[in-house]
Amino acid sequence: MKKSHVSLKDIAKELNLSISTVSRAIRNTGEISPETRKAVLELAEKWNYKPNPLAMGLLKNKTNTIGIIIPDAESYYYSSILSGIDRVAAENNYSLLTCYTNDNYKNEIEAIDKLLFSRVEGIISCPASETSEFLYYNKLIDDKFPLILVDRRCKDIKTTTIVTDNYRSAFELTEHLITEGCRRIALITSFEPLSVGRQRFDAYKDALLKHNIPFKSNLIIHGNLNISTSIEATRNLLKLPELPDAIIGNDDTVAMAAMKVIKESGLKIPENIALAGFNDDPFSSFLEPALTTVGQPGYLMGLKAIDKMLLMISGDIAVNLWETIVMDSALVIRESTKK
Amino acid sequence: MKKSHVSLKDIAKELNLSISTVSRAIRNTGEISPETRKAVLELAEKWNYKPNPLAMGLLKNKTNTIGIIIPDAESYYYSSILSGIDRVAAENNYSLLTCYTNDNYKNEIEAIDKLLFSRVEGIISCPASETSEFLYYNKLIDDKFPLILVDRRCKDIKTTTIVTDNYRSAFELTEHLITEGCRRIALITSFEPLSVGRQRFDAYKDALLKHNIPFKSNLIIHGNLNISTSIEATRNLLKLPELPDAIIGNDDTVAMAAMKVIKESGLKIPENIALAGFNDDPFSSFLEPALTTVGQPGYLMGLKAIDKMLLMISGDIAVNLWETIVMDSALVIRESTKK
DNA sequence: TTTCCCGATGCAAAGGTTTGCGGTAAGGTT
DNA sequence: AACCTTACCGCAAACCTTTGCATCGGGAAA
Repeated sequence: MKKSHVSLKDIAKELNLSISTVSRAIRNTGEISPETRKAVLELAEKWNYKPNPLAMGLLKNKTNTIGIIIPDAESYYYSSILSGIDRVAAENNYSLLTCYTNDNYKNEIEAIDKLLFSRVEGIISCPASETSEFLYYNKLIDDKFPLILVDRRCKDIKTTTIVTDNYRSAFELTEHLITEGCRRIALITSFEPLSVGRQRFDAYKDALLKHNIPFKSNLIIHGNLNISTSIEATRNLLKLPELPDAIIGNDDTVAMAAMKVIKESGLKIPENIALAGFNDDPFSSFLEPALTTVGQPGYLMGLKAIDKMLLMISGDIAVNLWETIVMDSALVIRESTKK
Repeated sequence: MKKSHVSLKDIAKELNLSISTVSRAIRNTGEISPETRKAVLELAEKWNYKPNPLAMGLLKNKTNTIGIIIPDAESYYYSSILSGIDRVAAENNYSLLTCYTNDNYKNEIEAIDKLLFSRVEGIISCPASETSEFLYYNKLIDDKFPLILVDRRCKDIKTTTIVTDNYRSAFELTEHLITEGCRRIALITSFEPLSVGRQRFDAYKDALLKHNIPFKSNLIIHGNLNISTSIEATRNLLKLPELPDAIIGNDDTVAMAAMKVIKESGLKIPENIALAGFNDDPFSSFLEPALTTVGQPGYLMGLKAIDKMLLMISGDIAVNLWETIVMDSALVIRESTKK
């Protein structure tokens, strides 16, 4: 591999100058004769000089890199968050170091370690749903290391957090189902001890309570959710002596899987069982019946997160300002819940 | 922010040794008294010493980072490629610097520049469908800079390339439709001047030819494909004086959009119009009717790409070995084409 | 002519690491 | 007693950049 990068030294040698003079000419700092500056600038342009980011990183302890921790690459919601982050980062000449956790706590800890080790200037994390210990995050905060949380609110982690109001949207969704006449509403959700899953679960219960509908624990299924476990979960629900008349999936993929099982069993959606999900994945309006879902503005959340991160890094806002930014989610009512 | 990283200097100072001795003790190189080594190792362990990657990068011109160029974050196919790459990279202690091009040539060039500037050790690229000039890639190859292409084959770029046989799968798909009795097969495809789109188009024509079916150019729609343009494209097809009896979408999202339009117009799938896509997105088996599609092993392609890249970097295979690896795609026949 | 100033430039350290080479003791050899 | 090994260890350069300080010339003031 050829030596492909030009250094200050190369320019200095060519022009018979010292490295420092060249540096000053390029950065336009200090006193330099106009002719020298001109000569340096021209050669730098011609040779396409750019400062070596590794050297700059060493010197300034600044890498122009932000670490991202995210459960997976394939789900639409997280991908759209990542898209938003990436756009602004690229515009501001920041690179992203992305770690995927597969929603696994151990991987998440390793990711934090790896990112710190790589000298990222800040971390934007969507914590795994498994994660219930926040020692590592709190250590970051103690060190005044820029940290922003997205999607999950953890009140034990006192930093800027971008979320949607999962309680409210789940409450609205549940109430919508109740209004449509549903009384035995099942919930297929994750194992989350905190935040998203918990809030949705609480909202679900509170909505039932408000409408004097008894809570039945056998309508709740907690699980490690993917297509096949969702199919299994739905089958189990359909084996219940009294069938549910609605099912809420933790996301649209869960609901999509449930839809298939329900249809295969000969039941009608929404007449026999109403169905809803979360995230408003692009496919959800194309299912039959079109899926009611809660749209979450992933892309905007990403934008907001990277915005705040850049402000923290530049010092324009306090590092790890304790603030929760709640973005609007929207209940998108489609055929799957219109009884 | 506290000083959070331990350096050799810190350890040297604590133990009253020189930096070089500490380095040798840790790297287990050179002659060192057992006691000294033990002391150093213990302190390094206790203080959790890890070499500073920036310093190592400067010194060795090796960053343990690989650059990825990929059209977008949200499509399933590319995400799964990325997933595969990421897994192996993480296992081998490599980081990924990912650039999204939005399928735009200019962004792609900028991405290459940015990645080189960041001193990545190699680049794995899924070229934008727009890209038809390969000057930049060829410059990399001239410089013996490790480059691997995924998804698109460009015979002008002589390096390791991981693809599926788009010609064959498109031929099989077209032939399958013909076997099912289709004679007016429409194709909604991208603007690709080369590779994927071109191969599929050629295969489509050849399959028609083989079965003595006339090629009609008004059944071909080229476009910048997303959901709304696909809807538009399908509407235009349905306005044709003679309706198509099958539609092939460039990917499952296109097909999904087409499905909606067809159904809304009161036509039956597959009876009136058969429908097929590419990629086997998870949702495609959940559509109604379930979508026939060509499954592409994105994850495996990612694995293969990163495998080859690591081999190139380690010197175990020649850098930019000119080799095309064709992975198996699979025609998945579902209801949408069973006449 | 000497002194001083100032504009222009170079030196060197710092950031962290590796590594060839030189140095320094202790111990052995003649 | 003088010399040579040998086993350890430190120095310094290199990678690239920034920046406080030193240097060096020339011109102006005394």
